[in-house]
Amino acid sequence: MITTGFDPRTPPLDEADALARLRAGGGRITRSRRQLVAYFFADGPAVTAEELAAAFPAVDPATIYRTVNALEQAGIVEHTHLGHGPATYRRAGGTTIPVVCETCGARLDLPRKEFDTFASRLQAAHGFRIALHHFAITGTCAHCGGPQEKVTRRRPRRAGIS
Amino acid sequence: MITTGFDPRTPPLDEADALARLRAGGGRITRSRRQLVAYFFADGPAVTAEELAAAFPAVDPATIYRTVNALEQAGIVEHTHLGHGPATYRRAGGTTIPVVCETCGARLDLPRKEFDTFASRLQAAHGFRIALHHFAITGTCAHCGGPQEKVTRRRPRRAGIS
DNA sequence: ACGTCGTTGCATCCAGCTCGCAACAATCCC
DNA sequence: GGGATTGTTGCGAGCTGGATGCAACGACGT
Repeated sequence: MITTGFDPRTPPLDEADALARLRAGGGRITRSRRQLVAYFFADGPAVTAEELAAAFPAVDPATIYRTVNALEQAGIVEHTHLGHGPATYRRAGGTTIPVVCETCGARLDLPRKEFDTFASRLQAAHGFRIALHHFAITGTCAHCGGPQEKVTRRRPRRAGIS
Repeated sequence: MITTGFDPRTPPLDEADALARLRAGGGRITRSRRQLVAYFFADGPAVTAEELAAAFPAVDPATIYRTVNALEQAGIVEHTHLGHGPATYRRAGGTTIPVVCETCGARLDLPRKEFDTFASRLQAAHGFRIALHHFAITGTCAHCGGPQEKVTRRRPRRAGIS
């Protein structure tokens, strides 16, 4: 068995599995939790807590935060930081690594396996097992990457990634 | 000339060079700036804005933030996010990449060149030029990395990296 | 020395998130 | 089914890291 070994805990197979996992940990299945789990298993793009709050206006924002934390501890979702903004959440066990352009904010999802040899080399050399999903890799995308294109960024209010 | 091309702008050679660079951009050399630049050229470990504020109690915290931003725009320092805590700043042009253990919070500095082949492969494949210094790579260090050691983290108040 | 204009200090505000607490409700046990 | 138990929710307040408006200050060109 060849595992590149990111997380020993395997992600849940489906919605019911995820809920069962919550229950197994002594948790309870409430309406909000069911809704959020369903949402993540719909496999849309990664969302911020704010977007979740907008999608479920009947659920209190604080509950959104507590619930995604619970889902994360249960290994159902994982969160990623895309620059300085809020964290984004998505279903755990994805096969891509988020990558963000510092200049235009474009987000790319690159196949996780492209990172694997790098990851295992690092583990062999230093015993360090990286969790690349957690922080998005930042850099400059092909489109923005002109040689001298280091724009004097005019400190956009909240837009830019830096 | 072989550059792995992280930042087209070369970091300043010494303190005087850094100050000259600030001046060249129309900036002024004030006492706070001189102090901070000297601090970064002393090549200590990366520091948070709060630590800088503690080191220079006579300088207003808001000024610390504005100054490190100015220094960063001038290419004199760069900042890194180590987990969810505050950003840490250090002199630009370092030869290491910060790496943080999610479990024990230990910080390692790995040689930048170990990331180079990975970086250039990514650039070749996707045209994406990564800026690894910006977000620390997270993961599990050799010490904490037992197979099933995924501790049920008890949400340490502010300590853990997650 | 003087005027210009970038910088500082102070106070205030903001985003993103967390927490305490009482009311609520999912599950357990009978 | 009918409680009792205990995890969860909503609400409000609070916290951390950081940004900003403004008047006073002071670095620099002349």
